[in-house]
Amino acid sequence: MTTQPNIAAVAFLIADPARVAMLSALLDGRARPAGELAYSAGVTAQTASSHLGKLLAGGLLAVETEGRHRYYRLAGPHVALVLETLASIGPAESVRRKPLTRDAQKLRFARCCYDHLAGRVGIAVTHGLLEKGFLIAAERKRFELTAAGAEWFDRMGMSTASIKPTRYGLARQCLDWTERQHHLAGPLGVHLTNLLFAEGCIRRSPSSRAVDVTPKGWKVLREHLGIHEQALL
Amino acid sequence: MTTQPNIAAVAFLIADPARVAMLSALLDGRARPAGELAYSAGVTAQTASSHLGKLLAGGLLAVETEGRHRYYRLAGPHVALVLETLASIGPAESVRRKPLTRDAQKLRFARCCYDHLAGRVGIAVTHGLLEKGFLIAAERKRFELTAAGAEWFDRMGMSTASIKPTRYGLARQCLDWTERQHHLAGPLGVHLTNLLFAEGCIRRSPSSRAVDVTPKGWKVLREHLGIHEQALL
DNA sequence: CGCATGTTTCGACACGCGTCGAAGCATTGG
DNA sequence: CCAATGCTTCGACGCGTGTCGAAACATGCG
Repeated sequence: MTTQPNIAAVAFLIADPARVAMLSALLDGRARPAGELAYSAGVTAQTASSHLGKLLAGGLLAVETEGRHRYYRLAGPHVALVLETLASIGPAESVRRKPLTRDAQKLRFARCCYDHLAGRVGIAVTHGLLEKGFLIAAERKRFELTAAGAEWFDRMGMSTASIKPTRYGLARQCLDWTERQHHLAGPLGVHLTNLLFAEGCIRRSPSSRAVDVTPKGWKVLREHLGIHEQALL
Repeated sequence: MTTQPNIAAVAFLIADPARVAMLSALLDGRARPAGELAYSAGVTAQTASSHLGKLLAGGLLAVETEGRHRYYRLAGPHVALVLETLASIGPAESVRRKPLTRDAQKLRFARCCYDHLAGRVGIAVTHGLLEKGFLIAAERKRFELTAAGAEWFDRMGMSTASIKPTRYGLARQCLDWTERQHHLAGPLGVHLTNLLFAEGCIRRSPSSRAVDVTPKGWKVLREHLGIHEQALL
């Protein structure tokens, strides 16, 4: 009686395999045109249009029209969080002796979670920052940047002073469902990820949300944060 | 393609108003008989039985047979977490100038979240414990109990040494969707809540998940944690 | 044993929604 | 201006599923 029907309505939007496929394709936070999403979901353009319209009306997606293309993206990080939380329910930590495809392994190892780095590598980076005392866990699911941390980021070429925090703070803790640990999100996490891309430390996989760490990337991670590739395999 | 259809399947189970009503009725972590859940959802016993069967098969519920009653409860805290996360999507912080019923207000003020204390009071208690230095926020969405904290709990009549942590630790951080802040969960949170019940500091509302703080309760909260009733209204 | 209560199963109905074919708009390019 | 491309709207089909009535099953009480 005192329950909001919102829950059912939101769940209903996610309750369709085609829609989940499209939402999953947008999990890295980037925007994609309708046609590509239709292909990702394995449905025709008409069907996809219908789905996208509903997700848009439901507030799960945002859209940007550019020429004759319409680019859809997740309405925000909360949507990504809901999807990751739902994914954590499944077969309840089933005994996954199952092979686990090569793609899935790469995804677990390193990927983009909305707009920041996740997977084992994302967690390792976050752990490294915590151990070096550059970051400390704070209340409200946030991280606090220490003086030493600000100095380190500056040395890496990121002027942390110019990054403005959102309403939710400068650095947030984001839960990773494959590893069940927190990793760095929020503006600070986004900027760090962008920096790693710009420096050629990591590269996007062409077809998926997976991310590859380059040899230079491993060198940087080892020298600055004490992360060894072998320790993550 | 590399997406698990689990997400859609789980979402589908939650995508029905009647099922959401039943799940919500179980959010306090207690078990309830099928008939009561049918009444809560406003459907007949047959319909409810069908829903409960599906939720059971989907791993969202657990059941315990006792005499001619069958008591259903949430399969675990993860289910409660999913529901709270989904609830946080809704109309995206709509301008709620809307009245907000008396029941809803009480629910926001203090309630049971699965098996521990939530709402403004739950958050205030957690904040108090943090400010006194009895608890500190730790990685992996946990709280760490300090020496001073252990002493305080002992003084309150809870031998913390006898509480055994689960796989996820002794004290966890649980996100509150009404206030968007963390509060104390996990074994430590459960024991504390039970203690407050046993000492007559808080009482369950007869019909809902809401909780009432007794005059004695306010006295205890004020003297031990510096929480004033007026500050929470 | 017979009756009442709580719960599940069976069957039938109807509504909703995902799907795609065909047509309609919008934009770009010759 | 016409053709091509990208996307959306319209219409129709079919399956799935939520709903309830009736009946079966299970348990507890005289």
